[in-house]
Amino acid sequence: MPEGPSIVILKDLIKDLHLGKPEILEVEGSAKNLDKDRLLHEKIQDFKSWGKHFLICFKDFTLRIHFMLFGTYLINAHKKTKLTLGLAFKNDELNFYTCKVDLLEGNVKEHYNWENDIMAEEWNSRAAIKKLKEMPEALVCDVLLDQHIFSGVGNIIKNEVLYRIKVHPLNKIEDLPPAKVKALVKEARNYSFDFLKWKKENTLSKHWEVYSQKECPRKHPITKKELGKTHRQTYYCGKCQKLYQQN
DNA sequence: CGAAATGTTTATGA
DNA sequence: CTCATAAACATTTC
Repeated sequence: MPEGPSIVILKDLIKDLHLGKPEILEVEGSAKNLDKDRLLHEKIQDFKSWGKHFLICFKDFTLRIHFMLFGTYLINAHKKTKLTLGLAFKNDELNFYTCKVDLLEGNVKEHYNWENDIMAEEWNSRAAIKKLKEMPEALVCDVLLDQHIFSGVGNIIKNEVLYRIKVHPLNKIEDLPPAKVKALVKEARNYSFDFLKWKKENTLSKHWEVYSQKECPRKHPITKKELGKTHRQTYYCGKCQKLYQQN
């Protein structure tokens, strides 16, 4: 659920309900610091996503929902797990579980820059390249998870992008040929849209080339290791993915 | 049943 | 004070 494309799917599902600007008739849930009175009878102006954040926008504030690792939601359905936030409208309800809810004051545009959102129309690849050049020592397996550069990219996207561009996860940005830096940025967005398409078709895991795999498409063995300062599981092919400088 | 997993924040210590 | 590391949180799947 938690990577950027999955949040876009949630947003699209809600748009498909054609709610318009629904009034909140009921608020439930255990989210801490949740001011239920503030939400009651307010009208939702818009549903947005930014990276892994799902945003419910009101006139003067925005609810931010972050699903972390285990978060889920149900639309017009519910389950036994403790409800974190439930919103009921005239004919529909949205239920969010195991997520973090925050209230952002003021206009949502003051809080987010959509140039960094890997799924947004406003995505700015040149800005991403510029930020990468400012961190020459950083490892490629870490920068892909940096939400200030690639908001929405998670561990699956990280691993698949690096295999697609045949770059070893332990390369430093400064050691990559400029064409590979460009390819990194381009594929981060490309793969995210493939992720979106495959996730909608329910075929995402069938398309994994390295993530959670034993061998790569060329039948080489996959290495699985916790790498970088993020210490996330990294799956890569030592034969297909090049390490440009060793030290 | 134990382990691991699409993630981030907070606490702790050097 | 800042950085690196550890711990914390919560649920489903294999």
